[in-house]
Amino acid sequence: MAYSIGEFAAIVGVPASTLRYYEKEGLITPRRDANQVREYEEGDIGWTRFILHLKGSGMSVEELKSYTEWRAEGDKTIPQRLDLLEKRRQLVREEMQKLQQSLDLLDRKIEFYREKPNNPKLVFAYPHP
Amino acid sequence: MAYSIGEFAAIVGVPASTLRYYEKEGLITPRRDANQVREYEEGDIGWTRFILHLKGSGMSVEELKSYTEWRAEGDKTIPQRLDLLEKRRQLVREEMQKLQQSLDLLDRKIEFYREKPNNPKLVFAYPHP
DNA sequence: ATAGACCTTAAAGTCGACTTTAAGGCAAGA
DNA sequence: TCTTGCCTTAAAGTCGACTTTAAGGTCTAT
Repeated sequence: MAYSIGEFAAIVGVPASTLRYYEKEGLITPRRDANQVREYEEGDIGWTRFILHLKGSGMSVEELKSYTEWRAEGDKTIPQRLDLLEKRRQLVREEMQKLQQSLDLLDRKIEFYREKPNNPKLVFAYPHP
Repeated sequence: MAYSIGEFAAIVGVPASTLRYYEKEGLITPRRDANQVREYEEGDIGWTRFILHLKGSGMSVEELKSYTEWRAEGDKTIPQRLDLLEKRRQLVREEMQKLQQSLDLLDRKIEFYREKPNNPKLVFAYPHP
């Protein structure tokens, strides 16, 4: 049971053009039939969702390329992959902290604007360092 | 006490070229001296840090442009500004949730790779929907 | 007065991640 | 057979957010 690029695109939720682009970058390599037409398999779904998820965490196509190459080389590259994942985890943690600070600022500013109509002379105190 | 673009760039932590770009986009408009040289003031620091912070929350230059224009129009545009800030807050919340999920995935995958050397036949169970 | 460090502008270039275009191939249904 | 709808490729185009370049002006110190 194989999927055409259009079907597969609908399953994983990205345009076919993106799948072709990712393939050019080496991230997903489906088999081809006798007419060079791509045939995606059931098993490609999990891997594709995984790399889309990593992308969503901020990982670049370059990094995903490395990860994909290491994966193809087998278990001896687990340390490299762990390293990449741990670095990403750290970056995600930092990004979340930054967003938390943004959220705090937004909350304060929103509160400020809600007060201001009752108190027009209010001035927003941007926290100086 | 006015700052040159180079001094101001050092204070707020962005290249002078970026300050020129933001000015072209209408975000920060310092006065000019008799020779057209920019003079940033103490008071520009807070505003600049504020827009940099909003940028860091994912706000585009286009949106910051709107915000800046509204601000120049005075208190009657507070509703528009509130609206923009509230929308951004929602987007930040969603982004944080997405990152939390990424963090969970990374944690599971890292755990998996740490186990695998002890148990080479392990297969990562990517959570299917 | 000349070198060096700053500043000015407009315009072109860069980067990553796609997306679109152009030109064509193949297969199934009316 | 011919139209429809999917597929193929390589190459060019787009987008946002800067960054770099080119050509020149001005101030200060030696």
